Amino acid sequence: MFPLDPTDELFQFTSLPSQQNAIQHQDNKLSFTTCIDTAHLPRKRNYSRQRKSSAFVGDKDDYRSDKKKRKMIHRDVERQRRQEMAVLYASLRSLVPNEYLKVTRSVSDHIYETVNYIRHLQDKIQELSDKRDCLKKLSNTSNNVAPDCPTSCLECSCVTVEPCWAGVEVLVSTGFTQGLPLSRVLSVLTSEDLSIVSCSSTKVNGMLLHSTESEVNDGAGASMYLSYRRKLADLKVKTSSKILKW
Amino acid sequence: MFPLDPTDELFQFTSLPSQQNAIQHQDNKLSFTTCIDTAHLPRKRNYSRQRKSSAFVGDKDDYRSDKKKRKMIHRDVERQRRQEMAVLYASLRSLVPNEYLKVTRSVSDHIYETVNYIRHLQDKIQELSDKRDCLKKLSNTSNNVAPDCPTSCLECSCVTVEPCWAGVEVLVSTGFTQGLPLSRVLSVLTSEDLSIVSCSSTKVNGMLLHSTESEVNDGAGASMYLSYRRKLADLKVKTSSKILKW
DNA sequence: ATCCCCACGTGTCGAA
DNA sequence: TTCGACACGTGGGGAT
Repeated sequence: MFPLDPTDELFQFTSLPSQQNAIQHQDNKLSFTTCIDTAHLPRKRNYSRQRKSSAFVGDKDDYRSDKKKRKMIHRDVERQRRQEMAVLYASLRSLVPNEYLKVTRSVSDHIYETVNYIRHLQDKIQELSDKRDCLKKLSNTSNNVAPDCPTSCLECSCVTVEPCWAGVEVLVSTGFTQGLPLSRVLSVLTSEDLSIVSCSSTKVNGMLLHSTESEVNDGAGASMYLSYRRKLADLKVKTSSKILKW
Repeated sequence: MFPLDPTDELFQFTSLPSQQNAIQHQDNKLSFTTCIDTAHLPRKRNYSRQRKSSAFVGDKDDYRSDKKKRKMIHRDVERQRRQEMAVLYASLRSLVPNEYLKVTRSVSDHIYETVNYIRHLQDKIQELSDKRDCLKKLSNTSNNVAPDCPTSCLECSCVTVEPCWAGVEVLVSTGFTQGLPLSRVLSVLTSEDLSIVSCSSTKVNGMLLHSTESEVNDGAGASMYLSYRRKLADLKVKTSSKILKW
C-alpha cells in the first residue's frame, strides 16, 4: 500500500495494513482468552468526527482528493466498526462458561454456543421459577402439611381424609387469619354423617391444623373393607370439595 | 464484473454480485424480524465440497485457470460463511426478548443487548438459586413444616415439634420409598426422654406422615410455662437435627 | 499445502 | 447529500 497523499485532515491511526493488522489480529486473539468486562460502551456510533468536507471551494481536481478522503474515512469507520464487533464478541465470549465453547475458537462457534447457553439459562430460570411459583401457590392455598415430592409439587387440597383407627381422620390445615373457621369444618363433617370422636387444633407456624377423628355413622362400624374404601373415597371428594369452597 | 471463464467445475449458485447480492441483503434483513429457531445446525464446517483440483496435468496456463478456480471457491466459501453468521445472528436475536433490543437493528446493537441479556439471566439465576439455597439451609437447621411467610416458601424439613395437649407432638413426614423408617423415628424420640402416648401413621399423597404425641418424661408434667418453652425449643433442635441426619 | 478463519477495503442501499 | 450498516471479494496467517 502506498501511503496515498498524507492529508492533513486525516488523524488518529492512519492505516498501516500490513504490519498493524497483524498486531491487531494477534491482540484480538489474545483478548478472546481473557475475561473482558466491557458492557458500558458508549453505545451510539460516533465514528467520523471529521468536519464536513469543509465547503469545498477550490480546484476541480479537489474532487479527486475529496473522493480519496472519503474513502479513507470510510475505511477507518469500517475498521472501527470491526473493532467494536471484535470487542463485543469478546465480551460475549467472556460471559459464556468455558464448558460451552469446547475447543472451538471461531467467532461463529462462539455465537453458536452462546445461543445454546442462552437457551440453557432460560430453561433454568423457567424451571427455578416454576418451582418457586408452585411452592408459593402451595403455601398460599396451603394444605398439605407435608412437603410432597420435590420434583412435582402437587396442587393439592388442604383437606386430607384418611382412614384411621376409629374410622376416618380428617386433617384440615388452614391459614390463621383468612382461613376456614373450625365451626365451618365441623358442620361440614357432621353433615357427612360423621360423628366426631376427637378434634384437636394446633397452630403450626402460623397455620391452623385441625385434626379430627370420626366414626362413620351408618351401619355402626359394620364396614366391610370394600365398602369402607368406597365410602372413604367418596368422602374424600365430597368433603374436600365442600370445605374447599370458601 | 465480467463473467470470467465459465468453468465446468463450478456449481451451485455462481456469484451474480450486482443483482443477487441485493436480494440476499433484503432477504437477510427480513429474516431478522422473524423468529428463527435454528439451533441444530450441522456444526462442523463443510464448505468446499469440490474435488481437489483434480491432479492437475495439463498446460502451463492451467495454473492461471486453477488460481481463478481457487478464488471462486474461496469466494463461495466465504459467502457461505457469512450466511451462516447471519443465521447465527438471527437465532441469537430471536432469543433475546424484544424489550432488550430497543429500536436498534444493527448486529452490533443486538450483540450488545445480548450481552446485557445474558448478564441479566445470570443474575436472575443467581438470585433464584441463592434464595433456594437459603431456604434449603434454613429448613435443614430449623424445622418448619408449614411454610411461614408467603414470600419465602420453605423447602421444608420433615420434622415438626409442637406443643400439644398431652405434651409434645412430633410430626414426621417422610418419603414412602426411600424414607425414614418409623422405628428410627421412635428410637430417636424415646432417646429424648419422650414417652410416646400415641402414634399414627398415614399416607398422604405418597408421603408417610407419622404423627406422635408424647409426654415429656422428666418432672412429670411439672412444666412451668417458661421451662416448657425452653425444653420445647431445645427439643426441636435436637430432634430434628437427629432425625434429619438420614 | 489444504482448509479455516479473520481483517481488510469497497460498493451500495436505506434512512435521516 | 450524508451517514450508518451490511455483504462482498480478497489476502494472509495459522492450524492440521
